[in-house]
Amino acid sequence: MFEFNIIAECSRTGARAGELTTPHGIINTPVFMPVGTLATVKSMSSRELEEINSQIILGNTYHLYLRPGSEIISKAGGLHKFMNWSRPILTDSGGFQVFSLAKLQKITDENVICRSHIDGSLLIMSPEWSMDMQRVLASDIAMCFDQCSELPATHEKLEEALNRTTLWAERSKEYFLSHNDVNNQALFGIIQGGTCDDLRERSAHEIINIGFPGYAIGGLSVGESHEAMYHTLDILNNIMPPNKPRYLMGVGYPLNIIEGIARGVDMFDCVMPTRNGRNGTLFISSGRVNIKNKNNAEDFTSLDPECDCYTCRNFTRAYLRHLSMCGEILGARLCSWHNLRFTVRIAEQAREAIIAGKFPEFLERFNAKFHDNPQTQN
RNA sequence: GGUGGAAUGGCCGAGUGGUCAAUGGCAACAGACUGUAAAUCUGUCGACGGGAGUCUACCAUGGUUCAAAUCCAUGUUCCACCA
Repeated sequence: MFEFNIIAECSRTGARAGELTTPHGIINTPVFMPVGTLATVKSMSSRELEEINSQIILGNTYHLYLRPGSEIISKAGGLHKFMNWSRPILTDSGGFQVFSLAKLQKITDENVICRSHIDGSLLIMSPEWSMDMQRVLASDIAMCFDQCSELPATHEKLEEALNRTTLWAERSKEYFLSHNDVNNQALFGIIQGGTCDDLRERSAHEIINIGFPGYAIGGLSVGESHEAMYHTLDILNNIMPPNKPRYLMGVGYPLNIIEGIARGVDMFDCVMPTRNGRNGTLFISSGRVNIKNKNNAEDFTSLDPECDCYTCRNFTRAYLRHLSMCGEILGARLCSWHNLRFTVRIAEQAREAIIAGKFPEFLERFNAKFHDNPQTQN
């Protein structure tokens, strides 16, 4: 049921185009996966997600465990049916919440004792708990329960998280193999190690030795510089098995995606398109736009004439600014809609370029056009 | 006509002699956001100056006082109640 085939490779960079077969369909890589933490990509319906060509979306173990809970998801017949999404789903293990909800918990090798961010009630997260929950969610791709460190961090702290991640990867896999539906769900391993070369290498070797159908790079985009991120990707690009999908977790900034693809990454996910969209920062081919800025008040042009999304084809910047200024739901929707399509399309365009043998040119063109500073573009 | 009350920075609204260029909130302006505790958070928000600071400000005018958004007088406008 799971297969990954590389159909084209860039001769000058690490970029590759592939096909990842899952129970709910084939995913063309590179791919950007919108995040749907609570069984919804915030403000977007499944029909709209299909329209922007989302091939796969994420769900979150921790959040769905708290609400609506495993029983209801189970009764619904799994996450696909519950949210009426028929394409592939990847579930995050709850590992990231060990990081993002760090103040609410106590971590040991055995497990994570955590307080619910909703009502403060106690819950215990562990690799086994995560596999159980992801089995109920019935995602196509499950993730190992890991520990993500914030950066900057000391070598010692990173090593501790790395060791625990390896330990938990072993337990995740062992439990997964004996409890989950291995014909309909794949378990990916997660490499940690921050931005320390030696730790990254060690973590990669340890996780790869355990053996998974796909490997994720965790612990990046958590405070390090872009250069440090790229350097770590370069190192991993030389270690990770070429015939397995590689997933850079939590990355969605357009330049990071492009540079990630150039370093052999096949899959990305990020809340950035939706969160930034709701907050008024939009990504377009020339860079970033803060749609709430006054200079958009009387701008009756399209947000991005080069974009094929519903928002850009039908509404003006002035209207988007108006909706965003007023806090209107439609503003959040249209802005998320555009950002999602824009981000999904980056991966699509990269794929086309890789297949056409023109990825380096695409990379160069994108970098030349996309300005980092929101002030510098129109 | 009578009696009582109120007028504060774009708006609402604290403040009742010095610690007040004046709490808050909103609006506005800008920034942040990367496996979602986020339709959130942060900063700025009288003028000039890099800053120390200077100036102009709490309806108007006049006064009391070393010192007034705060006290007094008069006026203006608004509100409530009574006729």
